[in-house]
Amino acid sequence: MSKFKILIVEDEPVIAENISIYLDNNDFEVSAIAYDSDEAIEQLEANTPDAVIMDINLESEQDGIDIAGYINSKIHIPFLFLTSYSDKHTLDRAKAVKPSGYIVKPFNEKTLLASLEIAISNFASEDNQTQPALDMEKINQHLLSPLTEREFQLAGLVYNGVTNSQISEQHFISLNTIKTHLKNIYLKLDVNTRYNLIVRLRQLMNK
Amino acid sequence: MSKFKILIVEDEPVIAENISIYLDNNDFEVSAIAYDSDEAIEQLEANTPDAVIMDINLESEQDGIDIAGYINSKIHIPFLFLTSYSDKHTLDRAKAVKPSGYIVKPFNEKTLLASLEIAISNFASEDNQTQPALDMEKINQHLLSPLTEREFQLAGLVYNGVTNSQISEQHFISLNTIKTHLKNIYLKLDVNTRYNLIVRLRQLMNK
DNA sequence: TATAAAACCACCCTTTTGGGTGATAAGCCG
DNA sequence: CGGCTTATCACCCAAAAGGGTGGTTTTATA
Repeated sequence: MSKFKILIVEDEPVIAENISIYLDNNDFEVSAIAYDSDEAIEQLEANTPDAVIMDINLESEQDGIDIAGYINSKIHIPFLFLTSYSDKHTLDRAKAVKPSGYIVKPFNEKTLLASLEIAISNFASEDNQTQPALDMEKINQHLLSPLTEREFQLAGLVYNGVTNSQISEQHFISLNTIKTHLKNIYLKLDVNTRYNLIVRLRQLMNK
Repeated sequence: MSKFKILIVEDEPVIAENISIYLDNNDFEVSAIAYDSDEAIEQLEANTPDAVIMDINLESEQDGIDIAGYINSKIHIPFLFLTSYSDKHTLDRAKAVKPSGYIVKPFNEKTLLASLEIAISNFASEDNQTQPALDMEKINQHLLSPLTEREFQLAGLVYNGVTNSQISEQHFISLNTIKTHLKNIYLKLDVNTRYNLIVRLRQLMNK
């Protein structure tokens, strides 16, 4: 299997280099590093990567969220935000463009790899026609009490094998919150372990 | 959904009655109780149940294992053995007829329910064409080091949501043994949790 | 029959999950 | 406005699963 090509968008050369080297050493291929949004868009047009990691805060007038908007409207690939702590307004803007994940600085390198892998595989499985993605309507048809959007989202992550701590890191919510959601999901689906949740979802999707 | 019909084959009326009452109170329907093998076969011919629970040791000349032989050759339903501790020879004979599970006396009632449910659902999923059962050849194609038969069997149980303690009760092997097998399976499949094992098996079956 | 592979089991310790309870904040709606 | 739902989080405890190590017995087979 060939390596996944990753575009890095990061205005701080030291950080960009570090990430690049780390990815190259771990079965990814860094297709390019863009230091501002113009370069990023050039790269996206020239050579579509399999995923993009981008800093939210760039020096240029356009930031990572703007680039995300471009990606969403023009191409079909997953992207993750690389970010230090931000104000609520920025976070809200970031959420609105539906990133596949967030990586919060300072991050450890394993987190980076895991987030990337999860983002790419989830994104791929959403598209994959032979392996039908979870369908919230279809699932809810069979339930007395339907799943909420958030619950469905978390159920989907569990369905794809993501652990609670990975969910926590990717989505900025605490382990406790995830556990609370899962308890509610388990009630609605009538299961009591995460692997039985997976099995049940598989069953419901095959009905 | 209508209830699953269960045939009980047990020569001890007190035990048979207890099981019957408990199943009736828990979303199963006891279609009949047979006190010997002749009655059992009559019932099987008259009114096919969804599953059979039968004592291995019956007073009559034919025992539960003989009935199992009849089931295997004539009809297509899952059956479980109800048994107290037996000699090795009997156990070997029992294993040879491929029961869907064993319930060891004294058993607690929840064990009984769980075993039944698992037996029926696994049996159903083996047949189910829309939801392809696991295929050992297909799985092993993708592995450097193939699963053994036993490992594949355990992987299948995990795939269907069965817990370690349920496996232990159904198959007469210790929790430690199961854990050892699972460790080896995880190595071969390159995962480290049972839910990631499920996800991986799903992926491999969809390739 | 020697040898290797497979199946079985135990102990220890850590990590992850699950279950119960209670609480707060935001948004919706009659 | 007041109640309802949803999403968020905390704390506690118990159960289950995972990782490491080392061992014995069975079975297949060269």
